[in-house]
Amino acid sequence: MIKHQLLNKDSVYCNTCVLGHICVPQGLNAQDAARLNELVKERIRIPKGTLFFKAGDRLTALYGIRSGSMKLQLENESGHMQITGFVFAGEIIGLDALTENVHVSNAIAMEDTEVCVIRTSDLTYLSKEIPALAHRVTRLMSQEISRSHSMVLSLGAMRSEQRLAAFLINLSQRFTCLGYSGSEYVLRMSREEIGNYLGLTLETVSRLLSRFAKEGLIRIHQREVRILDFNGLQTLIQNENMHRTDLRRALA
Amino acid sequence: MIKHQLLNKDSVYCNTCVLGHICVPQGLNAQDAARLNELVKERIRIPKGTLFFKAGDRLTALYGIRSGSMKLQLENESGHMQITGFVFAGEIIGLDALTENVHVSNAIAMEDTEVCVIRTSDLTYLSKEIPALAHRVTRLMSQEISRSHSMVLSLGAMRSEQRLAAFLINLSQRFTCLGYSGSEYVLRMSREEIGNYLGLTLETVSRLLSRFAKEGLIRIHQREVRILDFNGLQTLIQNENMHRTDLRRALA
DNA sequence: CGTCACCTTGACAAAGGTCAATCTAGGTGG
DNA sequence: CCACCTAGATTGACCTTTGTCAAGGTGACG
Repeated sequence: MIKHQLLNKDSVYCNTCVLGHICVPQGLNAQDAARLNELVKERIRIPKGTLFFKAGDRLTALYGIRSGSMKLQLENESGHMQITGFVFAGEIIGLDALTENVHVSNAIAMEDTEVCVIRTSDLTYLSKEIPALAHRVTRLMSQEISRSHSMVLSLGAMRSEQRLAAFLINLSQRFTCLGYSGSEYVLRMSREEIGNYLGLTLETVSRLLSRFAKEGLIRIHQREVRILDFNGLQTLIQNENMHRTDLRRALA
Repeated sequence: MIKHQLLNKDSVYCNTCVLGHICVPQGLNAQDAARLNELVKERIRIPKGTLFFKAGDRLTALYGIRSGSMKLQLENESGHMQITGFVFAGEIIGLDALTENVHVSNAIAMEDTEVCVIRTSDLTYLSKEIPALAHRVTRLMSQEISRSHSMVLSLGAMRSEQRLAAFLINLSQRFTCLGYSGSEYVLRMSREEIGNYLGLTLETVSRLLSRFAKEGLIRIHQREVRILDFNGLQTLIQNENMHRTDLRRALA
């Protein structure tokens, strides 16, 4: 099921990879980027639905998504699974555990997925040789903190419709970055997964999507989304009567 | 108001600091820890209520809380302030911005607070000399990611009473680490701040605290908390009928 | 002793969760 | 190729949790 494959001389390497502008090479000069070819010696194919690693597993590598998508989920003491993120091509997973060397979350493929293996031993070694790489890794961790913070902001401060609108726009931006259409895309995850991620039930997600469609903000058919009114969604996130104590204070 | 003070030979340095087991020196051997004395050359006193740094400020240093406490808050596009964390003695702030060199959140003193200044330039230099220090910093970032993830878990998966119970227990654990009582402590923050942090209103927080008191789980008088039934709180977090779709699935 | 910031409590409203009954599309076996 | 099956999505009716608004209460401090 999970297939490992070593790279050979005909393979695509980091310095020629189309994802270079997003993935590890981002921000490195051509010379440094060329040396990254030593970093990835192997790729892994993960079929849809496979648990790729789970919390508690020893971390031996970071993984760059080459194609496909995965979800990351955390389990709490009482057994609830909370999806903490969806990752697409060009994004790196495993950073959260980089220092303890133990994964903190589960990673599950949402579709057939291929990842590039970046062994931590190679990473440590190369980071010493290429300061820019060490810096890049710290930046990736920093980004992960920001991403996580904005998730807290979203869950703590936004109402359901705002969270979902923000989610759709976020996907749009990420797909655009990857060179796909930002206004028309296919959701890789179920309503239940979206709901779990956003702290909502699948019914609420479904109702909101229907409502957005009725209001002309989007068109939706199953998992195919077309964003009709970008500004409308944006306005929804920002203006729509603020949540909780804000209004009172804003008027004071 | 904000007072800087340089350390002199009589000052407490990192290797003799009572917070060594929590703060930067944690996990370093005695020899390396001794070298940390070069790291902190200055402390800053911040009066209660002062905005110490704000999002967008250039980051020139990390700060270790020596005494007092601060809150970290993020502002979103529509102006909502979301508290993303409370920090106490021994904890480090500024990590989220380490690579972009720009703070992403505001830091405000909740009481008179003293922080140790760790200039990033010194940190970079010393990290090269002491690999264990570089590792320690990465680990601190890793911890920040985990902390943030558990916040997402809490906001996304727990109901209000569970969040508040978890909050009280978390504070208890942190105070215990600091050598204070874990069963009796003073909240440094208002009901509104707690509510904001947990994604609730101040009224809900107040009501829940009253309810916990009525149920004999805690005693509360203003900001003085005494935890009477640790297990009761723990049980509340774990068992109390799970949230959302979980039950259905658990039975299936 | 008055003021102010903060907290508590009640009555009510709204958001969102729960349960249940379809609906739909894609996949499978006859 | 069709009929059936199943997982996922939709929708409605209803109920719980939590937010909103408003009216006091409490304690610290000048």
